[in-house]
Amino acid sequence: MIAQPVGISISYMEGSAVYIPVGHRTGEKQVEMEWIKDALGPVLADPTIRIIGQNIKYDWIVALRHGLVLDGIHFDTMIGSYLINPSWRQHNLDKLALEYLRFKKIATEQLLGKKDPTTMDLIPMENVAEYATEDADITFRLYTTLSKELDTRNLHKLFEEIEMPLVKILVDMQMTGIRIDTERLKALSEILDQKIKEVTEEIYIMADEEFNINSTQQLSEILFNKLNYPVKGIKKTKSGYSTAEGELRKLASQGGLFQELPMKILEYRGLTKLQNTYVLTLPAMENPQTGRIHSSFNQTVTETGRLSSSDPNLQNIPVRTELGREIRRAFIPSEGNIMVSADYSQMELRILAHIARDQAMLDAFRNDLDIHAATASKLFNVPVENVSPEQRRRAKMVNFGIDYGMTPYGLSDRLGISLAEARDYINRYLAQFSGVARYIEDIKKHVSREGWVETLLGRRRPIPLAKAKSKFVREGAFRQAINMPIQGTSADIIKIAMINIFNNLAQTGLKSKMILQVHDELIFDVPAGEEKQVMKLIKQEMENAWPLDIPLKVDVRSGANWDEVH
DNA sequence: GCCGTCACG
DNA sequence: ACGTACGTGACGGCA
Repeated sequence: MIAQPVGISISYMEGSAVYIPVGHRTGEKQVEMEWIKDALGPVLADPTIRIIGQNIKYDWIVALRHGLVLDGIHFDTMIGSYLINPSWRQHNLDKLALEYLRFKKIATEQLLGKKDPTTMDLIPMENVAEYATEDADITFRLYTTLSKELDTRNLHKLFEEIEMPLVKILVDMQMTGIRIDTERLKALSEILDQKIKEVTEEIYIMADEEFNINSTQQLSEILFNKLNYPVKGIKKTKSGYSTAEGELRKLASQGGLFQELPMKILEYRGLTKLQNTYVLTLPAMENPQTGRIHSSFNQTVTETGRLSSSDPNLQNIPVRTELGREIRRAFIPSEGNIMVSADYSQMELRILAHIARDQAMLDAFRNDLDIHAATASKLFNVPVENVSPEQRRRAKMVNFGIDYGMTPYGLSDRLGISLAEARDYINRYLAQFSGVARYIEDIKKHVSREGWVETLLGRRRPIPLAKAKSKFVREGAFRQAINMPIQGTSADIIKIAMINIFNNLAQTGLKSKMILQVHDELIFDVPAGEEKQVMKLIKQEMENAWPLDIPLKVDVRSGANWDEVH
């Protein structure tokens, strides 16, 4: 493996490890990068020499930056550990060594110092070498242990055929990055600044004083103590009454004098959220070398098997409001290219229909019906063509709610209906969709007995709290258990599609690049001449990634920015 | 470092 | 009496 930029450590089959210093600054003799590349390059590029590493994506990117090509990537201990224990918050080498090998590694802190840590290249070579070779040695030992464990748990197929092949794709996506229109964001930030100033002034006047609107404490004090907004029906947080959007809307719905201030607060929040989280931040994250944004796609974070994105998170770019979509318009393809987006239509509901073998739901999807309208039709006992927009909206809430293990309380809160009415909706739903009702009961029984659930492809999530004494805790665990096989299977399938698309693009020699994944959507940067062919290829691979009892449907669009194609 | 809030699927 | 729809990451406030 390639450790820090300062050096390279390699572990051999015999269990010994060597450390090769590169760019070390203590004046001790060191090896030139060019020599390393000549000596190691052929080894790393040889597909018959299997490479084992911890967090290979990181090392792979470092290697590629130095012009080193890697092939024969065989086993990532971080990913192995994640498949075995997806609920662990960390899968760093220290943790893995301790948990799987009962071995306490030399703490990085001890080497670099706790306060004002120095950098690796300034530590005496002897000490760095001991630390670095330990890394390589431990990684190799972990490989042996984890490999057996994956076998025992029947996770080897998922590991070898999905997670390991995916590493290369995430490396490619991260390194490619995405282009943004900085000018557009600059202009937007000035508009937002102006609006924020105006709204701030208006809020101060309505509150009859200046205060920090960002402070929920101060805001709550103003609303509920000074201005005597009614607290009845307002949720509490640990520190006081909640000022979350739903609660502010309840206040505003009282009408009259109570209406304006909460709505202004929400407007303020919307504006500052966009400004601080996206508009000001994204241009600052542009890489000066590439002129693009390089987010991290994390493979060992979520408990369901989804990817996550960070630094910056590109999986939560606004889309629901017009102003939010203004930000999306700043995500653009490379010069001369077009953007292509492909998203699975109703993916999780289709997977639920398949897993639950629910005849009514399967029929609806086989006939390519509007699933929310179809649900409304059954729920409210009206012909599909007579479903009102409000009925459809409610049915949509119920559909998603079912996916999440919804309770009557949650539904009544979200739909603003009585508890009794919410109970009635859920009962009617479960009577109409008996397969789903059976699935929910089966999952509860299963997780109560086994303490885990799994996806269609065998990805497992331990849910030990399903056996908890407290009913409250147990029911929380049940909701996770109901949702995981659905969300997780969706994650498995899109990962397969990503691998197949990547390989297909490579084989056909196309220059198009996959640049983002947003759970059920893939975004591509496409040379104009490849548009037609690539769109067809993407749709084909996504719809056929994994066969279900009903078709998976994918919508593909091309355009000049992310908003246009979404 | 935790909390409340809110952006996304 | 209480309060709960699943999964994330980032920001500002506050201790």
